[in-house]
Amino acid sequence: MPQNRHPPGTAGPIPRFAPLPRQPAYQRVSSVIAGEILRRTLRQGDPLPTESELADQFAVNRSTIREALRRLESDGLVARMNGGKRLFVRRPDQTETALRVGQTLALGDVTFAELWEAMLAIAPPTAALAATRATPEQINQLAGITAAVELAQDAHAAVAAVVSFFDALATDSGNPVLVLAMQPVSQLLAPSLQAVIDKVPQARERIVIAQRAIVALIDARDAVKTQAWMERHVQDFRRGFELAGITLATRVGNPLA
Amino acid sequence: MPQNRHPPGTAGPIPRFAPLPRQPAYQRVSSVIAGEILRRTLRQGDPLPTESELADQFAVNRSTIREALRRLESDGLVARMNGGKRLFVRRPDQTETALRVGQTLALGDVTFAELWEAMLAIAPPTAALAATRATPEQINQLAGITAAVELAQDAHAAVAAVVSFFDALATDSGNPVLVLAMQPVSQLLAPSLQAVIDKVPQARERIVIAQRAIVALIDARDAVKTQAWMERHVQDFRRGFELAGITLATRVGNPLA
DNA sequence: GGCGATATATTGTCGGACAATCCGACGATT
DNA sequence: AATCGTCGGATTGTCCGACAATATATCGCC
Repeated sequence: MPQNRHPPGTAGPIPRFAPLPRQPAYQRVSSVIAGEILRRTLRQGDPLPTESELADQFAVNRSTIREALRRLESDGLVARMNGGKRLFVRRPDQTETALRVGQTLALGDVTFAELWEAMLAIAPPTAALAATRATPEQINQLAGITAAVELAQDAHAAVAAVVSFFDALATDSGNPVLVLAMQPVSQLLAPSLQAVIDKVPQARERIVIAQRAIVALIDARDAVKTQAWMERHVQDFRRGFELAGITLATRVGNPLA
Repeated sequence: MPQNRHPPGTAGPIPRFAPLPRQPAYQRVSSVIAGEILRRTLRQGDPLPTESELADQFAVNRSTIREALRRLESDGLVARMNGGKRLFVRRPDQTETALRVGQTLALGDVTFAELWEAMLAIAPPTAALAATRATPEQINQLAGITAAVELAQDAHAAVAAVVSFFDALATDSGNPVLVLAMQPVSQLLAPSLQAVIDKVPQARERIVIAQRAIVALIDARDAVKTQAWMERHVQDFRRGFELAGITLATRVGNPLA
């Protein structure tokens, strides 16, 4: 048995020579089209040529084209209109990528402790930025979300509101990179948060108080205090986890399930 | 022309009813297989049945199976061994997702200012965590990377080393979430960093000094000072950008190009 | 012009075919 | 015994042609 083979993703012995790239046609086709989309030669909303046209242009069979298209489809670079037939060029947005990231994290057996830690690292500076940049409308929206947390009928709705608070905060920071960093974390944290709210009676009240304080500080444009309060707030989550008896080493489940 | 149609990705009017999901076979096939992989019925490293076997089992044509496979391939859920022919089950790792994230960020026209800002938010707490957790070997590695920055022949190699410093730091934080947050940022920052090193003579020296200081503080297990130094370090980057005449509003290019 | 019926184009799926090449086994050689 | 060459079967990559379903365009009609 040849022993230089190893499943991809597992580290193997140092390769002396790179395998020479003999890509199949469907890969080259999809690469070319993806390139055109990325460098905007094909623009968002443009209809893709039909499969037959593509087959003619690339001088390959339609089956080969179709395999390439599945790949682009899966990358989110092309998609269909509502119930349409033809494919259109598309550019994946942050929310979608955030979902992907969350999925990967879940697959990688991330623990709640790690998620919480990341939240503790990212949320405070993000809140600080939001304090310097949020528009009055955005601040109003944050207040509205806080009210939604307070008034939500069930724990599920409350948790959804809390998650959207963090997402809105990231958006208000005006930094798409931070949005992309925060969204998956808050999404994945949601189930454990729900457990906390279910089991710890005063949890929701504490969250509302913290959010109100944070919104007030953002409204006052006090970045430093906003950051400090947010840090305390996230620290508080940890206490909530402990009170709810959630083991921090628990691995988050698959968000799709 | 029907006006309820809109390119996917752009918000349209609120859909009254979800279109009933009459998915094509290749989608259902890939969904089923993906599900098995996610819920671990198919495990990492398992060989996938051959295309013909799958075609028999799902009672569809081999072409249909192949389209489903392209999709899974693109999702990173299956891949080939080194130069092999058959497909094996795989679970996408962080580095790969990080690339994807970076790509999305680049697509979304993120500016250097935003990247830098995210770096400023994330790197310091990450470094602080690394200070509490890095093993002696990891600290040695950080020192080695710093030496590589100093001794690198050309700017390109130096930049690669700097990027790997940040990545290693994220790894040493022991938190995969932070790795996923840092990697795309440092990757995308690389080209502008290269410009800085090219145009500002003392830039590399300053980076080396900062890295040495940070490594020393990590070695001393001083999380607070590590965080402070890292913050200064990232601030310094901004000054480098300005000295190099890089407009911070510049949009990062495509990382693939 | 707007509208419905019809014709056309396009996709989804099938069956079969064949070359290239990877895999495993079987000997031959040192 | 371990390595190497050879060979046959299995598997993938690609092609061709076909057809049903249906989205899209055309045309005639009010």
